[in-house]
Amino acid sequence: MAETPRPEPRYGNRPTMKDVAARAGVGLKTVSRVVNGEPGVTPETEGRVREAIDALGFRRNDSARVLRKGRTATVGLVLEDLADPFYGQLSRAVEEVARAHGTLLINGSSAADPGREQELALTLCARRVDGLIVIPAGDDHRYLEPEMRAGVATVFADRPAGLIDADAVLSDGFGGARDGVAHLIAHGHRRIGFVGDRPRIHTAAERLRGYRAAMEDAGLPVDERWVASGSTEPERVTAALAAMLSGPEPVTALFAGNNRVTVTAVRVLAGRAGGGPPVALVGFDDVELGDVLGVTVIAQDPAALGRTAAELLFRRLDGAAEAPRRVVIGTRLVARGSGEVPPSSG
Amino acid sequence: MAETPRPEPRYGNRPTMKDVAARAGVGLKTVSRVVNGEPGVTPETEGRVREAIDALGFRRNDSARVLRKGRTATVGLVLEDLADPFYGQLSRAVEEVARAHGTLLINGSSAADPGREQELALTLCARRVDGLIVIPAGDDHRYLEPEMRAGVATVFADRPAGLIDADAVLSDGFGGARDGVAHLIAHGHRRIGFVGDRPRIHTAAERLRGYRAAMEDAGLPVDERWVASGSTEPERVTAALAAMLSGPEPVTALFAGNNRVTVTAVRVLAGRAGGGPPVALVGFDDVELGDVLGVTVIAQDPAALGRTAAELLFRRLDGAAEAPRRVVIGTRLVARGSGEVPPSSG
DNA sequence: TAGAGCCTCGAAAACGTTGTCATACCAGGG
DNA sequence: CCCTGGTATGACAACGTTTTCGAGGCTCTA
Repeated sequence: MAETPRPEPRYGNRPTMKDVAARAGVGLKTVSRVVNGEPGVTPETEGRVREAIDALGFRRNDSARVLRKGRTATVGLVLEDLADPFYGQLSRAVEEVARAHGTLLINGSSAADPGREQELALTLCARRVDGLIVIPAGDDHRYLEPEMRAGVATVFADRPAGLIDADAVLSDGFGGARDGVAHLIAHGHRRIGFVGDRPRIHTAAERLRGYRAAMEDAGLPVDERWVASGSTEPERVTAALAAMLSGPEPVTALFAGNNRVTVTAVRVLAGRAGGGPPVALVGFDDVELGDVLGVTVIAQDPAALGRTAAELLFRRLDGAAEAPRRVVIGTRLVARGSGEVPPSSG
Repeated sequence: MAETPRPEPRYGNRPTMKDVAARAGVGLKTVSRVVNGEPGVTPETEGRVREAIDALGFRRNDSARVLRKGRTATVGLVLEDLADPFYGQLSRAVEEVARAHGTLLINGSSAADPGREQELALTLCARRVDGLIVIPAGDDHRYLEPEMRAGVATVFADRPAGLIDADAVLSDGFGGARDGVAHLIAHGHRRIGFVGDRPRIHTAAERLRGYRAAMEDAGLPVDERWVASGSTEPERVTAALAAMLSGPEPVTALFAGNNRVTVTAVRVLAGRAGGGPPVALVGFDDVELGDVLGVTVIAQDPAALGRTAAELLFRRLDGAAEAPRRVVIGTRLVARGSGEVPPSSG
């Protein structure tokens, strides 16, 4: 008995163009022409082909197409964490631009781990994405140089690339933080705390720099006990805030270096409601319901960041060959109350 | 003169296994064996191959691999809007499970448009994703039947499939809404408003059903002017709330059918601060900073939803062939104040 | 009527990988 | 010395498309 050796159904045994061609009684290439809307097919022939396509439930295998054409119509986006609304909005904006270019988007979360960032980026390159947008977790991107030379268009977003020269789209962290702190100073504060992320992270360093610049511009000294930069886990931030807010000369105002810190700060300040004088707060990056809570923030525009990065990427893909460019997206101070509280004591 | 006809650099002219083989002086298949860690290669030969790989900067072309192997190690996720934190968390959970299975995830946002949902899902199928998780925007998914028959594992999440029999992972909208409304009733309310999404949306309908069940369980009548189900755009919701909260017999409590409505309701209620008696509020689905705002909610667990859907998907991919299953994920009432306000007048 | 030119169409190569199978080689046993 | 059996290796087909190129049929003009 000719026992069939279980022919391992690829793709679940889908019909191919060859099958369609056989059924329609035409050549393979004719099917290809119909599927791709290429000219040079009689309406009558086209009809037969379409009929066969419908009958068999044929759908073109884009994997094979990609292999032949050399372009995948796919771009990759490596970010920190899709569950963070900031990145969610950014990703969505990239997706929209990609869609307008007939391109799919693969997202990957690095979880702020440089190793995972690299693994992800290289995996995407192995898939031969046409382009890559990277929100750096690490600070050495030389591993991408061979890929970029090999033709993978690459744009960095939110933070610049490390140790290589590449396109980058950034928020104005320095200017934003400076404006925010100046706002607090204008409302009479002189002892202002800063809580931000590890200064190895470019954005965090820029914001800290903005804080110091604003203080210096106003001729105010900075007591290093007012500055906390490290992990932004709630516990650490809470501890840091507790330290700044106690002692004989507590800070009267806070500048929060990112939205996670802002959220924690809001919680801490709300929690001590009865237990202390009001403390002013300005946060970098907006938070949901910030308007209801009355939190004054330096608003970034994650969608603009994503859109701009994607547009730059597609310009590169369309052949633009200028030198790497750095684009800075402005921030906006949104006053909602928490930043306009006057200092509670001299 | 033999003018070179501009040889159109594919993938930017990357080296292939053939190039590596040539340089190492071995056969093509041997390179393949080394790259894939297959046995049967002398350490000495392997050394030569690795050297060539490094020298040329070779990286395997996964597109070609996919074509040959028939599996893409990619799954697709069609959701409504990645910028919505609910879907962001869900997507992230799916990504983690996929990662554990060595699989990449392609997200696509349907923007709640059934046409776009279909377009996206079919595009993903053309890419030959191994599996698909769909958060329905439309209510007819027969278009996916050929794909599923052809072997694309498919799981629906958050809402069930329309007109086909398929796996689904859902939140307990009925039970959650019933509990939330019962909570308001337990605090003395008798005139309770419901604001939710269009009842064509399964989740919205379930929640409305839960509202009615709770009212009926308590023997309370429902005045249809208390029920608003339609678009959840802020303007519409604001208008609906204004109507319910005015008149001789305004509602004393509100049940918000989803997080967008909750946010709008919080804004509206905060906005009328001085202008009316306090109104109790329970929202379906948590919102960021809900704890600080003191909003009582029926919390869903988007991460559990995503994780469960992904796990079910991979079980299918591993060959599980049971009948389609429906999994329900429980909800949790989180009391934070807004739902415990007593009625302001008889 | 012949030649030119256009249009429709299909055969065959190519894309870069993996699977199948044959070959060459070596050691060991008879 | 031959045969057996295992190991290392490579030649070649296959995956499902797109690309290239040429064949045939038609119309038009001279």
